[in-house]
Amino acid sequence: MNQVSPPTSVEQLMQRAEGLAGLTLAEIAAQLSIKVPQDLRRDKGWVGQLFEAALGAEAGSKPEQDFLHLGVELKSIPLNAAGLPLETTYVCVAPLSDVTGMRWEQSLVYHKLQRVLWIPVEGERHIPIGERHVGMPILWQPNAKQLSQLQQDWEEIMELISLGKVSQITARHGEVLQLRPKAANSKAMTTSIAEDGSLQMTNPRGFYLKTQFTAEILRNYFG
DNA sequence: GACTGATCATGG
DNA sequence: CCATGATCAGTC
Repeated sequence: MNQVSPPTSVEQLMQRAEGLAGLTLAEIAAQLSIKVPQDLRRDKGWVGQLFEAALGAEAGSKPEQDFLHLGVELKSIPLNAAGLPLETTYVCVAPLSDVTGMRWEQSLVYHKLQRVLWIPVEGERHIPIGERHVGMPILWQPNAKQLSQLQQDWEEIMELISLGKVSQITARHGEVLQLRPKAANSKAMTTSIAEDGSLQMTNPRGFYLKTQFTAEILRNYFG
């Protein structure tokens, strides 16, 4: 497959991203000699990985921004015909133990969302994967209000975790940020804080951005 | 139709 | 197991 070198500047990254706009996923995949799956049931991260390859993101699963040297995180965002997000957006795993003294400014959520390159893509299931079109990219930085909403939700959720109430947290907690299972399946287990302060085993969780929040981000750019 | 809990693939 | 990339799919 054709290798794309890491972008050396944000401007170069944006030019590459803008070059994808209007193309179909099949066209992008062909340039990289990547095979297009029939559906995403067994390839849920395929679109995101295609964009990583097309833009020169480093492969790997480090808990960092995709373009660490540029301070940019890459996210694909599936939209319906009305231009609204079809799915929540995964941000990162949530720490469920060793959370004492953790502050918002040092959290993984804060760092990953410092600057995000959103790439919209048609996501309705009736459209074959290869025929889905890519939209214009958005380089987003949270404004003061968004930052405050994120911090408030993060602090509320982290407090519940620190109090050993992780099992009581549902996706309804949080206005813009939610905590949900993030694992291979419901049998996966990790260590979390119990109500008596000891440690217990729980299903791993991740932070996700709610669709209304990402819809607002898109609206601020596209009207 | 939206939402929440569950799930799939891959690499270290 | 953990972390990346996310979407699936049953229920509300």
